[in-house]
Amino acid sequence: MGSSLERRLPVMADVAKEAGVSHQTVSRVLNDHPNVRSETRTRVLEAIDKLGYRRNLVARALVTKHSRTLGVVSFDTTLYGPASTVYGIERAARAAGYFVSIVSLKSIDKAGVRDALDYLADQGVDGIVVVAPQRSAAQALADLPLGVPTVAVEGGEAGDVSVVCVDQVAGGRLATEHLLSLGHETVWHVSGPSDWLEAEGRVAGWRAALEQAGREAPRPLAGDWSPRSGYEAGRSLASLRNVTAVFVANDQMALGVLRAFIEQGVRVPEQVSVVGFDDIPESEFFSPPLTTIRQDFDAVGRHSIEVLVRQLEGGPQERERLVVPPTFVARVSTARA
Amino acid sequence: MGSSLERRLPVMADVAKEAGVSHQTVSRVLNDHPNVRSETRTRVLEAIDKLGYRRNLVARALVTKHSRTLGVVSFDTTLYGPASTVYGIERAARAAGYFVSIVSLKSIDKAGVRDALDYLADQGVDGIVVVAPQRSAAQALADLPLGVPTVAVEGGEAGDVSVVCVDQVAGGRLATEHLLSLGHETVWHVSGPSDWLEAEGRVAGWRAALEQAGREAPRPLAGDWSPRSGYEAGRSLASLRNVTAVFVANDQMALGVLRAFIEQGVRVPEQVSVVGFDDIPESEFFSPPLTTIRQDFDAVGRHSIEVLVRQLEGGPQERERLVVPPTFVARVSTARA
DNA sequence: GGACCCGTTGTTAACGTTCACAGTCGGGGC
DNA sequence: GCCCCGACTGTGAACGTTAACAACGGGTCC
Repeated sequence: MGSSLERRLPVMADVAKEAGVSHQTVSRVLNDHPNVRSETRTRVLEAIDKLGYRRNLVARALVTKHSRTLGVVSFDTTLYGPASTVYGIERAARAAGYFVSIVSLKSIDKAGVRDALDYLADQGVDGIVVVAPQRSAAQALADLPLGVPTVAVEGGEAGDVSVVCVDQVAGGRLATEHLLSLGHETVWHVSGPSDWLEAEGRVAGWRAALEQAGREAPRPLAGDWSPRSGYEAGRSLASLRNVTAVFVANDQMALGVLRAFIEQGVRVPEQVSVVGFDDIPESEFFSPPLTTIRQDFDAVGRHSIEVLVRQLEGGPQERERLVVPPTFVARVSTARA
Repeated sequence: MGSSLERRLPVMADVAKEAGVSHQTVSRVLNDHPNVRSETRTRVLEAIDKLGYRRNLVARALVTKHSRTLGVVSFDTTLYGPASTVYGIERAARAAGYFVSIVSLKSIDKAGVRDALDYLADQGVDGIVVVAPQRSAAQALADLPLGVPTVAVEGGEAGDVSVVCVDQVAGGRLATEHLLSLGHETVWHVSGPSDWLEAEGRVAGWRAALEQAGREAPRPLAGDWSPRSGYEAGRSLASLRNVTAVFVANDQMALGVLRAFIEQGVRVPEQVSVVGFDDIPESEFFSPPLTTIRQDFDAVGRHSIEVLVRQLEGGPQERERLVVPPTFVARVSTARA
C-alpha cells in the first residue's frame, strides 16, 4: 500500500512540532485562548494549514464531557408538521454550533421513548429535544429520570421539562369563531387522534368558542390526521342534513373532507364552510383554496433550541414554557351561512 | 448539593472492582468476547446492573476510531421526497446499529456541500449519505476529496461514490406512454427546476417516449416543484388550444395545475388528462384523484444504508449503482382522448 | 532593588475505553 | 513427569485532547 494512504492524520503533537511549540499552545490557539502571542498564533495557524490538521472532536469530547451534539426524538418525520419542526430545530442547532442526532419513532409508547432517550444518552448528547405530541409520549417524558437537559415540543404539562408549543386551544377558537362570525348556527369538528395533545387542544378551543356563543357542540368525528380519515368523516358529514360549517383538525384531513363533499355533490363554500389547520404548502391550491390556521413550525423549532441552549450554557434554570400563537389564514373555503 | 447528584457516573473500573475482576474482563463481557467463563460473565453483568453502568461510547470511539455514527446531508427536509428518504435512512441506520447525524442545507451549492461534509467529517462519522438531487450537489460530491465512505442518493453519475436512485427516466416514460396509450396526440410537460437531476431524468423519459411514438415534443414548462409554479404553468396550459394531456413532474405542481384548470373551466379528465409524480399521500384525494408515478422513497433510504454499511464493514469495495424502479398508479385524472 | 503580578509557554496528568501482550491454570499426549 | 496448548484473566500502554499547575521573563509598585 502507498504510504500516503496509510499515513495517519496529523494530530496536535505534529502541529506543535511543526510550529516549534508545545501541543498545549496549539490547543490554546484552537480554543481562542487570549494569552497567546499573536506571532506564535500565526505560526501555529500556518502549521495547521500546512499539515491539513483537523482537531479530533471525539478526543475533545472525552475530556470536556461535552459532545456539542443535541439529540432529537421525533415521531414520523414524514408528516409535514414534525418534518418542519425538526428542520427548524436542526438549522437552529447548527447555527448555535451543535450537531444534531435524530431518532424517528414509528410509534410513541413509553418503551419507545425510553429506548430513544437511552440511546441518545449513551451517545453522549448534551441535550435532547423531544417532539412529543402524544399524551403517552409526554407522560413517558414526565416519568423518566433523565440526566440530560431536555425540552419537549408540543409536550403539554410534561413533568419537569421545559415546553415549547403552539397554542392549540387558541387555534381551535380562531377557527370556530371565524365560522360563527359568518353566521353559522354551529360548527362541526373532525378531530385528530384522541391521544394527541394537539388534537385535544383544538377540540378544547372549538368547544370553548361554541360554549361562549351559547351554541350546542355536535359530537366530533375522530380522524387520524390522514386524508383518508378526513374523507370518511366527510362522507358521514355529507349525509347529515344540518351541517353548514366544519372545522377540521388538520389540512390533510380537510383535503379528504373536501373530496368527499365534491363526490357527494356538496358545494364548498356555498353549502358548507370548511376550515383546516396547519397551512401546509398545498392548502392554497385545494379546491377550493382552504381557509386554515397557520402554525409556525419553524419558530417552534428555533425556540426549542433557544430554550435548550440557554439551559445548557446558562447552568440549571427554571423550567420554561414558551407558547407560539397560531394565525388565521383566510382563503375561499368559508362563506356566510 | 446532595452528593448523590454530584456522584460521577460509574466507569468500567468501578464495575471491575464490584465484580472482583479486571477492567479488561468487563470490557470483554461488554464486547461479547468468547473467552470469558460464564460464571465470571454473570458476576460482571450483575455488577453492571447493580451500579447502573453504561459504557462511554465517546471513549470507545476514541480508541477504536469508529463512532458508529453516519452523517446525512440533505436538502430541504420539509419536502415530502427528501423527508421520506431521510426517514428511511434513519430507521435503516438505527436498525444496523448506527447513529444518524443530520445536516439540512437550504441551498445546495458546492461550498454548502463542502462545509456540510467537513462538518460531519470533523465529528468523526464513519460514513456519509448525501441526498444530492441537484446537479451542482452531485458535481460538488464528485470533485471533493472525501476521506469517508460516501453514498449519493439521486446522485447521477457522481464521480467515485456509490449511487442509489429511482429510475427517473423510466418514470417519465411510464407517465408519457400511459397518456399516449389513451390516444392523446402528444403530451405536454411541466418540469422541475432544470438543475435537478430528477427533473432532467423525467424530461428525458418523456421525450424518449414521445420520440419513440413519432410525436412532436412541445416545449416543456419549467416549475420549481411548488404548487404555485404548477398553478402558473396550468394557467399557461389552459390558454392553449390543443392541450389534451399533461405530465407534471411532481404531485405538488400537479395540484397547482389542477387548480388552475378548475379556475379556467378546463375539466379533468374529460378535456385534459393529468399525470403527476411521487404519489404523495394527498394525491389520492385531489380533485380528481391523481394518476401518478410512485417513488419508493423508503426503499431508497434503506438501500442507501445497505450500500454504505456494506462498504463500511466489508472493506473497500467496488462503486455500486442501485436503481429502484418507479411504479404506475392509476387513478382518475386521465381518460381517453 | 526586591516583591509581586501578569502574560506567555511548557509539563504532566487526567478522561474511559480497547489493544497487545504476558501470565496462570488445568488437561492431554508422549 | 514433562511439555505444550488452549481457555481464561490481568497489566500496561495507547488513543488525542483539555485541565491543572509550574516556570519563565519583564514590567510596575513601593
